[in-house]
Amino acid sequence: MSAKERKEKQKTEMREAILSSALKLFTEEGFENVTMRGIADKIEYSVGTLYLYFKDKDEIFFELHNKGFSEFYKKQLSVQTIKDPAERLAAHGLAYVEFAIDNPKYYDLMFISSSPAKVIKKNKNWESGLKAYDLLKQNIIEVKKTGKFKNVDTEVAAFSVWAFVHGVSSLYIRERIILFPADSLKDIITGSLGFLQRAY
Amino acid sequence: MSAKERKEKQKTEMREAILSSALKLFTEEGFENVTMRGIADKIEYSVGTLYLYFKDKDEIFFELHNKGFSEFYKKQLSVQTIKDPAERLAAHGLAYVEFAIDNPKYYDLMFISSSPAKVIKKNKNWESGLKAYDLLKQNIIEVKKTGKFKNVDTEVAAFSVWAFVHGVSSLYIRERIILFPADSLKDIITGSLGFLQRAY
Amino acid sequence: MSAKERKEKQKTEMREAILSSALKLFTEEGFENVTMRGIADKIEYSVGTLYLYFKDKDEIFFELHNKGFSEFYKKQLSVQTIKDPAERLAAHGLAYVEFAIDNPKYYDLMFISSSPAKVIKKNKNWESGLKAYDLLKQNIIEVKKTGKFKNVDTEVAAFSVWAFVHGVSSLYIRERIILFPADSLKDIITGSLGFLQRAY
Amino acid sequence: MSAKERKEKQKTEMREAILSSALKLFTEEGFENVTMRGIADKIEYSVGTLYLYFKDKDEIFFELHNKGFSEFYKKQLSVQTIKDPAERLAAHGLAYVEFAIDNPKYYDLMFISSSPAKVIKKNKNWESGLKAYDLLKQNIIEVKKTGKFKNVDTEVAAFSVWAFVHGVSSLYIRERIILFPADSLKDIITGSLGFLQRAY
DNA sequence: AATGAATGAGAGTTCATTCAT
DNA sequence: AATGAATGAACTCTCATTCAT
Repeated sequence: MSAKERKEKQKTEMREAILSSALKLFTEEGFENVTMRGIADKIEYSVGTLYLYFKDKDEIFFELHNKGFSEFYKKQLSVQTIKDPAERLAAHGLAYVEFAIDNPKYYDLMFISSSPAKVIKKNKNWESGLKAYDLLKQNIIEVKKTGKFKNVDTEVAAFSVWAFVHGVSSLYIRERIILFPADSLKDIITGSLGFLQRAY
Repeated sequence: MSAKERKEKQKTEMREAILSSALKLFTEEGFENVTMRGIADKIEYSVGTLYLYFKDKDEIFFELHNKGFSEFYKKQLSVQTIKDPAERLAAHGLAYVEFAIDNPKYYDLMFISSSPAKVIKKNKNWESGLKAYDLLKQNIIEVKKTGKFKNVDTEVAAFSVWAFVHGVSSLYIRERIILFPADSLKDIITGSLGFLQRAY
Repeated sequence: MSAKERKEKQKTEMREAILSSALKLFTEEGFENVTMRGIADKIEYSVGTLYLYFKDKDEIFFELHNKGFSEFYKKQLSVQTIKDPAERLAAHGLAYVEFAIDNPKYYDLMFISSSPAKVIKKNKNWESGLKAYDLLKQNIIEVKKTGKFKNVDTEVAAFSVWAFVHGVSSLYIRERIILFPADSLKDIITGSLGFLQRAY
Repeated sequence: MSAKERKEKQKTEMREAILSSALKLFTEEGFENVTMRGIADKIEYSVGTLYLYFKDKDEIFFELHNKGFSEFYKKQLSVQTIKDPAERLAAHGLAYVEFAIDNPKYYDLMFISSSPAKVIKKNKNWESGLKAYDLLKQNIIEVKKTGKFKNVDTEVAAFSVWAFVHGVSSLYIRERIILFPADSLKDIITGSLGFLQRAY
């Protein structure tokens, strides 16, 4: 590895460290309650250092948002290879919830917490969200062609599925401790996805 | 009305005015972005006055939280008079979503936004939440007695229903503009509740 | 004096105290080297208090600029009542220098120090400056009508007079300690104004 | 050229580059608004490099001050070869203004802007200034010997001349855009110097 | 010789809260 | 009961300077 590459790598690692520290704090305390000093302390660097890697606090948040949506869309795409429409739709919902379970902090940041005003403005990330929603609708249309989902409006079905997986994910992320013993949670989630399928 | 009562009434009215002003701001801007001055300006009183009615900013939030949960539980109870279990369960879910639609700011405050740390600590409100959840489970058990919900675990069914109505409510409150034309929204929500019932 | 008036007066006095403290510091240290804390310390108040009376640091500077120019123009106008053109012109020059001597900090702020960028932008004060310059040109034209200032272009004469009084004022404000014993300074300045008149 | 000389030359060139970059920025933005990074960026070197050539930011400023005064005094001396006292005095004034016109940034730095505190303390440059002033007084004394300047105190005359040329220079540097069309400016300055001579 | 990552000190500004009136 | 002047602590962000490489 050349000296240049090593430097590049170090730079990337530092950015990752900052982002990771920030992600934890943002979801634990909320954007407004996180201080640059707090982020810096966590990685044992001085505040000024953060500004060598990110323009400002918003940019840190924005970058996390970006990464989250990028991963999210990738995950959604991954099930599109499944041939059978009904199976594919089920996998779609599962993938959604899995993303939330595997990346609870990202999910929180992206879909639950409200974002700082500046970030919302320049945010192109919802495009990923909308594209994912279109994917879902396509899948439902194809399921309908197979004779299932009789008498159900496509728009309604899509909204229902989305609402359901979003509800499951949100409850998992925010309320889990209160409502369920942690070990039975995954079973319950799997069960609930099955429950939804009874509606097909 | 005695002088004492009049005073009492005035005091209550002032508290209501403050709470109403605060509720609007909290849900529009988020707890951390609301200033005591902002709340005071809105009701055209001075900042100091707020402290005559509430100990601090957290207490204002806490009180709103309380009121929200109290209303919420009342709404949930209101459907318990329905005799038929299946009907009652459907009404239960509808009541949940209706509460969110009728009190979007409260719902946001109670179930979506994260609360300031101090409030969470002294918060007994989740008891209302748990009691409501127990109500739901009871209803499901009774539905099962009628032969429906075969092969579905009670816990799973309760979680599923809860997740669904929470998902619908959250999407209604946070994403409506993006995903749907406002006028078709209510139809979609009604439709989606029907959709869930197909799973019975 | 009513309670309201007393309050009004107190408010004004506080503003004056802040402005006076700031004026001193601005001309001693330069705008950029003055801190809000420095201004506050000088009047033995906390920093936050300054923001109750002025929007920000720029506004303090701007206000001083305003006051200075307003006083300056008033002083210039005061000699216009003199009938004899030559006498009036001499008085005009003297008034200029007197303003600088009586208000050295203001003069420095207005005509020597560079202003913070933001203030320059919204600054209408130069209009006062231009109006004063026009006054000077008028006076010169009238002197010429009396037969003096033969063969001198009006524009040149005006510029010369202005340059001279500005030079005298600047030297008085910035270099006095170095070049002259303080007690003979006024004589020298008076003498120099007489010297200029030899050019009539 | 030996290796040592080459090194020496390179070192000098680098210092010159830094000084030139700094001079431009100082007079455009003011000392406090110039950052070491700004200076470094302009010559496309890193910040650290500046510290290989100058102890700190103040030293850069100090060096520019030095250079300016050295040039200034040289220019003043250049007219001393003129034999006729009156002519020499006129040339003296012209040389002063020419220096300002040819080196407006230096003139600003030396005679208008206030210097950072540290620089003022260790500043020996005013000696050059005083020597130049002595030169002026000598010239006036000699003019007086020729019969001109009757009834004028030497001190007063010297101050007057100095004030005038300083005033002209300052206006040229700071106010030109506002008060005059740029193309007629030089004529006006020349004219004003002639105007002063009428006082002889 | 040159770099640029890192820092400490300090800037302007905001705000919940207190308290004398 | 109501005020609003005052504060102290905290915030984000900047920058001259240092130093290991």
